[in-house]
Amino acid sequence: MQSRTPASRTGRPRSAAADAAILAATREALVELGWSKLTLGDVATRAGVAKTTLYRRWAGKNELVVDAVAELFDELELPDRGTLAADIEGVVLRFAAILARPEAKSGLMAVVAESTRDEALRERIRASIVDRQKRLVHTGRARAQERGELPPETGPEDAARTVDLIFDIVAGAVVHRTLVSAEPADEDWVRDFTRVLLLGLSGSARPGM
Amino acid sequence: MQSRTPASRTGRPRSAAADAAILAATREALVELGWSKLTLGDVATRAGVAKTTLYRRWAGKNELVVDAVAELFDELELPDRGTLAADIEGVVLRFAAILARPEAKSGLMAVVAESTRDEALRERIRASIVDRQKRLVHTGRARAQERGELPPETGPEDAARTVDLIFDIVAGAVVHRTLVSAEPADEDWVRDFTRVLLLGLSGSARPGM
Amino acid sequence: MQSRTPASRTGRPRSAAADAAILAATREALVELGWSKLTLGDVATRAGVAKTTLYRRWAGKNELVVDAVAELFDELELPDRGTLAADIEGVVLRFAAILARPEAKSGLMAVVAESTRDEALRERIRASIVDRQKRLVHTGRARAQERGELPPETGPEDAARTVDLIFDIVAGAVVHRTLVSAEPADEDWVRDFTRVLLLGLSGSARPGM
Amino acid sequence: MQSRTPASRTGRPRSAAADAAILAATREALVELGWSKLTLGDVATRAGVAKTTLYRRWAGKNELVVDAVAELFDELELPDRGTLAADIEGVVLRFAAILARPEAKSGLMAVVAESTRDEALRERIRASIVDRQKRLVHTGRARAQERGELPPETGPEDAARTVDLIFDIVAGAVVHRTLVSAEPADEDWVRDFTRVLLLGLSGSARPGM
DNA sequence: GCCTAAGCGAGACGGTACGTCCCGTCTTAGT
DNA sequence: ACTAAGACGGGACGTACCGTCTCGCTTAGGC
Repeated sequence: MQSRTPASRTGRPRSAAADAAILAATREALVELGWSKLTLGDVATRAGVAKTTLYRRWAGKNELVVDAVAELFDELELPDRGTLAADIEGVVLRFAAILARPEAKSGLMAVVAESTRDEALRERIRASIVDRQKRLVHTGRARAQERGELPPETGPEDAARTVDLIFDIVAGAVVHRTLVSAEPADEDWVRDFTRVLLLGLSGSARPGM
Repeated sequence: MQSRTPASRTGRPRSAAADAAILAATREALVELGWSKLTLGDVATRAGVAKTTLYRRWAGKNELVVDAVAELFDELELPDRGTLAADIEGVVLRFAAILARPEAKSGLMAVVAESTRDEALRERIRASIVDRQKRLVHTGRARAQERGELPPETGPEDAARTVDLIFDIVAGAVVHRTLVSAEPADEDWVRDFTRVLLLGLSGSARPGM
Repeated sequence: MQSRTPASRTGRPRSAAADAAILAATREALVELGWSKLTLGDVATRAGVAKTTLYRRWAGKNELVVDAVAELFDELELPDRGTLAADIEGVVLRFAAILARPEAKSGLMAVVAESTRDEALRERIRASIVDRQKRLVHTGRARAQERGELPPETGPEDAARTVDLIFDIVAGAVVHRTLVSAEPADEDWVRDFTRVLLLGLSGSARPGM
Repeated sequence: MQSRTPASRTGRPRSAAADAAILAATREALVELGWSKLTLGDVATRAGVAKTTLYRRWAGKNELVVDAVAELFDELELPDRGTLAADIEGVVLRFAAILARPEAKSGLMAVVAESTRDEALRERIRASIVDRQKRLVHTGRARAQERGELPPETGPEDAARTVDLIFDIVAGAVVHRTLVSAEPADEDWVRDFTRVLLLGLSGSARPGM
């Protein structure tokens, strides 16, 4: 995910173990130090690796942390609890649980902040994290449409637009609740939130929404 | 806003002009350099002020940027456009417009990220930015209740809970749209978003919600 | 000694007590901190005086320390022990004793070092310290001539030249012994030194020397 | 001379050129600015070296200047002019000439002053400067004894004591003449001084002195 | 099995910013 | 006019990391 160099034929190959060690060390350092006090020299030391090895594989702190955090979200799944409401509550709770971990909190918002001035970084975040998780919304919608809880697709454009809106609302609300309001996104809150969201979506005048 | 020292009786008083110059210089530097390349030495130079003067008033970059960004949001107002939907669309658009400014983009998420490991900073953000703007939600609800668009209060606890939820949804969605999705929160998006939000709130089983 | 301002007629007169307090505080700070860590702000605090008061009277650290150290040497006297040798041993021991005090050690060499690039400071040192103590050599020579231990003067020029040479030898040797060799200029050493000095002077081919 | 670290096996070795450049830059800065206005940042810049490189090798200004000045004295030699008197005059003149150079004047007394409160610095001065030059006294005495101008050694203890005394007298007198009296230690002065010194030594009651 | 090119650890390198300390000046109010 | 208090613009400090470089050593693949 991180190494873009096309892997030359000759010479000593890069150690695969180093990659994993570095990413793990990065998360460990995020937990202990937070984003701003995390230094690449320290990560290298924790990983038992020279700084040069680290720089050979990642361009800098931003890219490294994106990759380290992205792995956290790969464990997200959409549970099948029988109803759309329950499915949403389930996945939102899991999302909130990941976001409550200090390595996610510390790292994620920081790279998003950095990405406001770095198009390539923004793209990397989108590719590694955002778009990878949008599958959850797609799956959820499809499953709900099968169950008849949501009307079928009206067109690819509208669908994409709606998915994006939902994603912004869901991810945004959980992030805001967790990081800004600094209150736990617990079962009660998720139930309230899901009620508003589903109600807002189901009765929409816009078809398919 | 920044200086908590009780202003001693004796000695040369602190220059009021310096405060304004420093905050303006901070926003200027945020625009030009972004959060991570902003340095306090540079801000001091831009403000025509010594570094010591800056450090005498703010504990560090985080606190300074919170204050500098907070001023941006003070211009937010709730327009009276006749209906709740129109009011919300108006204020969300204005909020989005502020958030689209580079000094807000660059600075806001960064201090939120920092605040995940700094309780005092989180409190400062809440006091200077979040709670100050929650008045908009209160005003909007009151106005809508006068108009009969929303049922009257059922109790102070429920009301606070609902305000918080609304704030998390609104602020979260706009921020996510703007910074993570990196798409403009323009009139079309705001209209879609407002429809979902109002629908979700109006028909709620929870009274007053 | 320190204040050169001609004392204007009108307004509140300067506190005389402040001068003494400042010089005493300077010596105290020299003992505790040494020259390089002595700061004028600290001296002012120790003296219970504002920084402005201090700067109104002395141009800077150098001048202040010269005055503070000069007072130490004013207690030097030439004892009358009956013979030139005994007189010299006596005064050299007293000189060594003063130089052994930390406030003298720390301060004196430092201002001498500074004076290598500051003509006015060199002049101040000469006036406040060196020339004031040269009287001891003159007195000793005169006394020895009365006793017939040294031949009478041959001329003012030669005399001055000889006094200067003696002063350089005596002061130089004691300072070097104390500060560079960092050995005590005790009775044994002074006896050896005096023997060499007197022998060198008494039998000189140059008359009067 | 400055670096005591035993030179680790691994990693990039320290640049030898940097050492020389730094010491030369230090002397240059001493000439232009003098001790008190010399800054390590400026020295680093002049040497075309980063501040960290400088701090990696020297603990601070004091140690750096000792090394920079010590090199000046390494060129000192004892000329063989046939007689003890002429030898002494020759070496004292050369010593005076070095001491007259602004980089020596500025630096030497300052580090001596600092050394009054810093045992390690005093030791460094002794090792780098004083003891290295004491060889001149030893050589001179040996040569004079060969010639029969001085009686042979009586014992190692007495010899050391005498060498120390001579060194304190010679170095002290020249330094005092140059820095405190601020008069040149020229041929006339050196002739007078040497006469007194030799006379004082030759006829001593203490054998070997 | 040997060659060789890349990878590796270590750590020095030129730099930048940090946050602190002190400088010497100034602006208050109070004596 | 003096004082104490303390903020001011400024400069250097010594430290921490940055990202690059230069070492000598390791290691696997292609010959």
